[in-house]
Amino acid sequence: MAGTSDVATEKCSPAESLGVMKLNDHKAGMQGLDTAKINQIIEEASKGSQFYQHKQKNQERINAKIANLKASCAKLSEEQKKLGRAKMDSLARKLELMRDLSRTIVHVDMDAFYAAVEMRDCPELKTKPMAVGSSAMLTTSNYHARRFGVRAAMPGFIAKKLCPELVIVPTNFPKYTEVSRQVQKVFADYDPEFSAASLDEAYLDITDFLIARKDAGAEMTAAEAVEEMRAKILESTQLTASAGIAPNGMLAKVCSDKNKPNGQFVLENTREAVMEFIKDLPIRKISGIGNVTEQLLGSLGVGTCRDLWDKRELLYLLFSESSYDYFLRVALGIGSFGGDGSERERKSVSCETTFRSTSEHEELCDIIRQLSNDLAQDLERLGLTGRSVTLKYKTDKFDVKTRITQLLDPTRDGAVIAKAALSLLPVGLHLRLLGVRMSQLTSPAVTGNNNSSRKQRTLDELLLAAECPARKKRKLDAQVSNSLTEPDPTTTTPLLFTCPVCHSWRTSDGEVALNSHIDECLNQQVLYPETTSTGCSSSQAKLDRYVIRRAK
DNA sequence: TTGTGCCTC
DNA sequence: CAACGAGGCACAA
Repeated sequence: MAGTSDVATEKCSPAESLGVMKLNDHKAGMQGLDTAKINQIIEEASKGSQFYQHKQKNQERINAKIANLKASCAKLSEEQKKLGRAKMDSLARKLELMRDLSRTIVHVDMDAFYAAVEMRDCPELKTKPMAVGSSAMLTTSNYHARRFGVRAAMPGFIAKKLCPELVIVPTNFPKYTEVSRQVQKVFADYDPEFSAASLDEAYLDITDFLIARKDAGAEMTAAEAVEEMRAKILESTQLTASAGIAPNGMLAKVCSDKNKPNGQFVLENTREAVMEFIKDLPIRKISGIGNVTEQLLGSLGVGTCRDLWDKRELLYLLFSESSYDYFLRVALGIGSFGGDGSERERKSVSCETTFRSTSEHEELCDIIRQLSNDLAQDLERLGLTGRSVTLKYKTDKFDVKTRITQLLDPTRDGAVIAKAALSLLPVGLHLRLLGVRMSQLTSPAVTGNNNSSRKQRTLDELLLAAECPARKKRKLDAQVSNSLTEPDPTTTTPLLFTCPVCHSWRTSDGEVALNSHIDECLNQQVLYPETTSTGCSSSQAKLDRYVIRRAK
């Protein structure tokens, strides 16, 4: 919700690079507005500012990229295209084999969450256009405000020009966190392992819940279950939620937007239903395709998922492996990972702050020291130390740079972090933002050899157990999958596992050998697809991981 | 490894 | 007057 996604920069001719600031109006509650008038006001308020100039420069870079892409495209021979199409068709067959229609995934999204909470707690606001945030930036707006073009990721002072009577309420994170906890309690009734994507959004797999109901003689449809869940959320929080029900997270997310607010949408678990749904879907609706990707693909004539399929040979020939793999998954309506909110290990911790632009060295040093102390506290709270310190800074022209340095030993000492970060600070620049990040994280609480990933994971589990059982479980799952490619050095017994395709037992004789074995199996499966129908869902999961590794 | 860019909420 | 903050991943050199 609190989107930072840049205001949609719709296609604009290179000649007049105006329109860089255009309103992003393809979200819920924004249909049928006088966008011309709104855009004019936004343009007016932005023109000439450093931010605006930065946006323009950025758009020019994108335009150059597009020109490049088009040039490469024009050079392609028919021969190459034919080959590219064949490659993609082969990949598509593999993906098709892994298509899993056995699960019922739900994406739940609270409606205008922060704004809804504030309206609930202050009824006078209900009839007024209001937004949560500050004059510098809004995180959410209510539906009344959206009629004026006021939306998340818009600076409050511009929103005021669009809607002078707009009430701006400051954010109250502790409150939203508390409400979020209540909502998540309801989620847990339907999937104890649900995965929270943010305070107001989560992915649930209700397959087992539905089976349990049926076994108990109280069968209900997915739609009924989700209606009930949303009613429970309303009851316990007085807030409405929208939901999407689909065979995978990627599609469920799109579906939850369909009948927003206070609605839901079911996509049947059949290939036909999925392909019909995906056909005319604008690619921008898919999580992971943002402003830039939309423009790049748009320049190739790709606007919908069907276009993605029709032009698949171009994707293969012009983009990286992980990109065309992802695009093909989208074109086929097959979920990918990460986009479905699966839990991941934390890789970094950071603090940053924006301030009135200055070039005063001592002032900047003070800010870095402050940030370093804040970061040290966060690390302390999380029970982590780290070995890499990154300094991030943004100039008054909005250019962002990062510099990184390695420490000799992992630390969470604020003074040590500050010293490292200060050494990265360039002199004589006008800056408006500074940030300090710690990465290469390790857990220091293990005495002695603190680099053992085995011990680290164990400790993470202990820490996680305190906060959320579902997360703990997911971590353990991740650990199991890791053992597939990273044999635990502390054990001497060789690991055994079954090939997800042929189900034969294999020893862990290395990732390469394993992958080539699976490749062989898959190729055979493509020739004899009928043999795959027996594959159970757990082998599906392993296959998914296999593809992740290959894509990398 | 270092640094940038894109993307998400 | 005035355009966030935190985090992950891909990619290139």
